[in-house]
Order: sequence, then C-alpha cells, then structure tokens
Amino acid sequence: MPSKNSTARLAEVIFQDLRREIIRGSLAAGQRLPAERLLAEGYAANRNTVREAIRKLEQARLVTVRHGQGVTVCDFRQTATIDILAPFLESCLDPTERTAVMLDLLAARNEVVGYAVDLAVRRRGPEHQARLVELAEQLVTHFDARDAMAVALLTQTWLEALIDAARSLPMRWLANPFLELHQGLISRFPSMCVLEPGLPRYLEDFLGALQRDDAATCRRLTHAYFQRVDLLLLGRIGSTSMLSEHSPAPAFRPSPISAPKPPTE
Amino acid sequence: MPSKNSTARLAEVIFQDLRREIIRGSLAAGQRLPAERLLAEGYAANRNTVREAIRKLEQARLVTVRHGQGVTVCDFRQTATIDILAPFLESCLDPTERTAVMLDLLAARNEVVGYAVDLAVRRRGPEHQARLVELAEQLVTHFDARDAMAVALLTQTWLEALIDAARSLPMRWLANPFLELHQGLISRFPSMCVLEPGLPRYLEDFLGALQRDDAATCRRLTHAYFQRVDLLLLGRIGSTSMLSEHSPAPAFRPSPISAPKPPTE
DNA sequence: GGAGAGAAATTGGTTCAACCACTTTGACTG
DNA sequence: CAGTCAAAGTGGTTGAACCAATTTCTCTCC
Repeated sequence: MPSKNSTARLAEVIFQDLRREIIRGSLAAGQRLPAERLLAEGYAANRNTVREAIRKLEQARLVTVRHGQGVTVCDFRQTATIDILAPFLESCLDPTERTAVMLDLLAARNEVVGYAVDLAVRRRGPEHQARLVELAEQLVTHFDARDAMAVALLTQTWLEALIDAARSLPMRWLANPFLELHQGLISRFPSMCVLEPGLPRYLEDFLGALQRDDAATCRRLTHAYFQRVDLLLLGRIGSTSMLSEHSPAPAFRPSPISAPKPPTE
Repeated sequence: MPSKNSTARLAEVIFQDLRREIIRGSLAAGQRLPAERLLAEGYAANRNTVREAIRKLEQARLVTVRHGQGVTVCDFRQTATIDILAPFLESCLDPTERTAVMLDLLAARNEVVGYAVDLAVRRRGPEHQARLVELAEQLVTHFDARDAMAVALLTQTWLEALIDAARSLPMRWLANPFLELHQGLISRFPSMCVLEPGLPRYLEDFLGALQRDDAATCRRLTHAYFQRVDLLLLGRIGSTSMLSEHSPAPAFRPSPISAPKPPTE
C-alpha cells in the first residue's frame, strides 16, 4: 500500500480536521468556531492558511461566516449536500447512524441509477450503445476470470457509460458524488469488490431489453442487480470491521471556547 | 428591489467571476488559469485573496490545483456536482443548453421528490404527519386567496416537510441543492410563482392516501402535481425573458494566456 | 550530437505583520 | 434611564518575503 502523501497541504489538513470535528459533533451546530487568530495558533499555522480552510468549509456549507461576528457551525445534517457522504462515513462515530446512512445511501444510489438507466435507454446514441456492449463483454471476461477488482472497476465504468448515455447534465452532476464515493470505497476497501453470480445474466438481459428500447425492463433489471450486489456488500460490512477506520485524534482541540449561545439568526 | 449588497467580499466576487468564466467556456476545460500573481494583478487584489477564491473553486470541483504546476480548469460538465445548477442557469450563454438543463433539472427534481415521498410515507412519524396536515391547510388557505407567492413559499416548506418525514440523511443532502435552487428562483423571479388549479385536490388526495399508507399513490399524485406545475412554469419561461439575466462583463480577461495544451494527467 | 546533470525560472504553499471594516459590548454622558 | 460613542473582538485585505514542487533550459561530459 502506498504510504500517505507526505506533502499534504496544511490548509487541506486543517479543512479536513475541522470537517471531522463538525461531523463528530465536537464542533456542534450553532456553536462558534474559535477566532481565526486562535485557530491559527492552535494549528501552529498562519491565519491566511486557516482562512483557506474556512473557505472550503464555507463552500461545503458546513459553516457560515459573517464579517465582524465570526464563523458559526451549520447543522450539516440539514444544510450539507451529498458531497458530505464520504467524509461522513469516514468520520461518523456512531455505528448505528453510519449503518443507517449506508443503507439509505445505497437505496438512493439505486434510485438515481434507475433514473439514469431510464434516460439512457431513451436518449442513447449508437456510440453509447456500442460502448455499453463493449463494456459488457469486458465485464463478462473478467467475471469469468473471477477478477473481482477488475469487475468492480468496470462496473464503475459501466455506470459512467450509462450516465453518459443519459445525456443529462443534471443527471451527471447528481450522480458524480455517488460515483466518487464508490471509487473511493473500492480503492480503499478492496474487499468490497464482490462477484454477484447474476452479473452475466443481467448484462445479457439488459442489452436485450436495450435493443427493444424497453426502458422499464432495463431499469428493473439494473435495480435488481445492484440490490443483489448491495446485499452482498452489506453482508461483508456486517462481518468485517470495514468502515470503522477511525482517524487519529485531531490536532486541534477547541478547548478554551466554552460553547456560546447560538447566535441570533 | 434592494440594491446589490455593496459589501460583497472581494474573494467571493473573484470566485463567482472565475466560476462564470468557466461555465461560459472563456476558461476552457484543460486550460490553465493565469498564475496566482497574475490573477491578483488582474483583479487588483492581493494574492491571498485570490487564493481564497481558488480554494472555493477547488472545493466546487471546478479546478484542480497542483503545487508547482498551476491551476487547471476542470470540465465542469463532467466533474461538477448538482451545486453548479444555480450558477449554471445564471451564467450559461447558450439558451438551447440552458433550456435543456432546465427541463432535465425539473424531471430530476420530480424523480427525487418522488423518492422522498415514497420514503416519507413509509417512515413518517406522527409529528411529520401533523406537520403535513398543517401545511396543507395553510396552502389551501393561501390558494383560495390567490396568493401565488405565499403558495410558492409554502410549497417549498411542504417539500422540506416531506424530506424531513423521509428521515434519510442522504435524501436530505440530495434534495438540498434543489430546494436551494427553488428558493433562489422564486425569490428572484416572483413571476415563477404559479397557482396550479389542482393543488387543493392534490393535497386532499395525498393526505387521504397518506392515511392509508399508500406510498405508491402518494408518489404518483405528487409526481403528477409537480409535472403540471412545471408545465405552467415552462409556459411562462417560454413567454418571458426569464433566466436571461446576463451578468456584466467580467473584471478579468484571461487575455495574455494562450490556451496551453492539456496537462498530462 | 546526444544524454544527463544541474541551474534557473515558474508556480503554488506558507508565513509574518499590519491595517481596514463590521459587529458587539459596555462605559460614559446627558 | 436612554442615547451615544469609544473600545474590543472578529473577519477582510494587503504587501512582502520565503519555502517547495515542477518545469524549462543550459551546460557539461561522453
């Protein structure tokens, strides 16, 4: 395994650290972040560096910044976007909530994929169809070779091809966080790569329905296949310690700040 | 109409300006941004201020930054997330593409809402149900009073209540960009507030189906209602100059930079 | 002349110190 | 006691300087 990139940018480290504190609740919603000068001191960093981290927190809708008043933590459960998924699964300390989010995430993913398939079948061009046929062949090849990792990576490509075929920018933008999360999970947890026995059958039936422009069947088949995959995944998650990689203690403790009353909105 | 906020933060202005340039294609995918020092000079700003803007672009997945190499523009059509929707509709210069995205957006919104309804019916608690009943009453009241703006705002609240009732964090995170966009549109374009004649009937039928735990019917009713609303909206968009508010010329012109070849990935 | 080493230039990353602008606080004045 | 205004605290911006990664180019050596 390649060692962690030793040249991590300090601003990025601070951003991720504060984000983790927010997700874990150490920095609770409504609470004020320590002043930039204090944060800089706490991280042994310069104020400008801290400010870059705060800009990223702001863009991720995890804090709101008001001139003269300070930086207040948002309730990320209410305000965040789907981008928060990966760091949430990484940092969340409550295994119950993490599992619940994982279940809901998989269901939502399947819903989005289902809609993408629907669009893809109706809007695809010849080049998209050729791409899907090509990917299906490669998938079956690696499936027969029992190469779970290759199948997982190609499944990622398969999903991207479906989204390309859907020719919908909002669809792509909606799906990107899911694809990114999927990518991150299979690269960090290779054991998440499963071989679902029904894969060749799914691909065959899918392409058949695709030829008939049968969007409903394509959607149903895809939904069913990924549900079976998710069942396998959940079985592994239940039996391993996956998703329980806890990050080390934060470099900064917001100790000298007694939780102030939520600011007047 | 209140004048534009005069105390806009410079870093935020630069961020939005560069974002607009990226969306419009003046800063094309693969191209390199001018060096931070040049950007600072172009905006008559300090380099640290420019860097804060670049951090936001990076967080929005519109650029990638590499030490020693520069800032390269991403293909936002491929890499962005649904957060880009509002600025895209604001800044996109191609009316054809803007309309296409608008149509796809509404369809995707209805798909997401449909899924939220499905979850909401199955997971709701008494407090959520009471909230929906209360909102339905208020909606009918304002509908009878022909108060289109109030109906639009309450519809927003209605959607949020449905998402709350779904009790799914990923669902909430998925829906937030849509809700935010909706909020921004109705506040900036009050003419987008329509009174769909079938609203009272929809609410009545919805609550009836809710009582019977009939998720499928609730989903179908909601989907149908919002499709009718969208039809009205699209009629207005077609007949007015809505969504054609072009921002002023950018403060910065990436003139001295001849498009370099895409960097080796 | 070509390959390789190394210096120089370019670019982002970080630091320091200072000052401006907005908000809140609280003491002072009437 | 109310209003005013100074002070404190906080984010916003600036300028200069230096560090670090990468690219580019030149020079040396074979």
